[in-house]
Amino acid sequence: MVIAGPTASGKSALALALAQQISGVIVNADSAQIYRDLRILSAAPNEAERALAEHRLYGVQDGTVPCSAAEWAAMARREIDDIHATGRTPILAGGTGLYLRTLLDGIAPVPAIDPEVRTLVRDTDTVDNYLKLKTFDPASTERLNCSDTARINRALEVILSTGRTLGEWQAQKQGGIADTVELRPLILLPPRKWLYARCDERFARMIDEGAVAEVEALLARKLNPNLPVMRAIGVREISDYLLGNSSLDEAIAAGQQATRRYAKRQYTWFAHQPPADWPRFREALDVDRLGEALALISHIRSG
RNA sequence: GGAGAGGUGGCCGAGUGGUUAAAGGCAGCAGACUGUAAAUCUGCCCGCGCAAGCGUACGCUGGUUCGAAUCCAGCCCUCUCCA
Repeated sequence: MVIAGPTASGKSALALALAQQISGVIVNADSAQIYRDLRILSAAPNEAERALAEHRLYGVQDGTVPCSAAEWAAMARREIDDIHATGRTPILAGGTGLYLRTLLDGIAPVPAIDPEVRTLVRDTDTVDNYLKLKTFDPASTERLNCSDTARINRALEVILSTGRTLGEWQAQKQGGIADTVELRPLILLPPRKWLYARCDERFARMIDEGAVAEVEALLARKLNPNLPVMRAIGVREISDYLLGNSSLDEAIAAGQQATRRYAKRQYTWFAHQPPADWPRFREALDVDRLGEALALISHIRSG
């Protein structure tokens, strides 16, 4: 089973309800909830929630080690196999579309990038990287916008490290499990107004639950600011407050704003990227309507 | 009551006679997405229209001018300072 949707759309409550109903095991499909440093800021399930159903891949990684889509997919495959082996049902819940896609459809089998190449590329200005990419992999530069830092870096590190272009690698995809499992997906696409209100509430709640202390602890580790944990929503905003560059109210407002923008990006992804036949639940998923959404899951592809 | 400063598109904020439907930012809307994806990037954004275009717009009312957000007059409002 897969439950996906934007942040604050009610995925975890739904996953929990479903897990209890069918005694399933919830598997995290969110790139930030993987890190144990971000329990509060990533809205990972707390003790009470974890007591209600088994959860996997939450807080399993240290912030110093960046995860990737393929690494997550490999971990998720193992968990899914393991859960199946015990006769139970895995319930993937999360909002990282690329992770889910990688797990289900597979991904190009690009080998690990030479760390030196990676460092070199990431320490170089995007304009220079773009020009360099133009000589080694002109096809990519045609496809990419010249200011698309992340993708330019990726394309460049792949050609420099592996000797083949990203396009060549991407001609093949490996590791997808979509064909080997019986999938029952549900995408949550709630009304924008409701979603944004929940984003605001959610960030305010995080502050009440100790998000400031969590960021304080994170800052104390003095990690590389480019690590995923340091770029999670709220880290920068709360850091600004801790460093005296903003008031707490300003930090909260900024965090809420960032949450809303993120939710919009996810909404766009889940509205268009997954297969058209995946059911979409477009209502506000209030607690008393969980059943309505669950019904949507079991009615489809019930083999 | 006196002295200053100012009123610009949802907000902030440039702009001091034409090339200005009016920079830029924010918010909003839409979209892309193959290994750090809670990342990265793109488009739209006064109204109507597919478009050419038309119509409204820079507090209000008049005026100067071929032409005004920009100059002048009066009025209204806001802020700071002095009483």
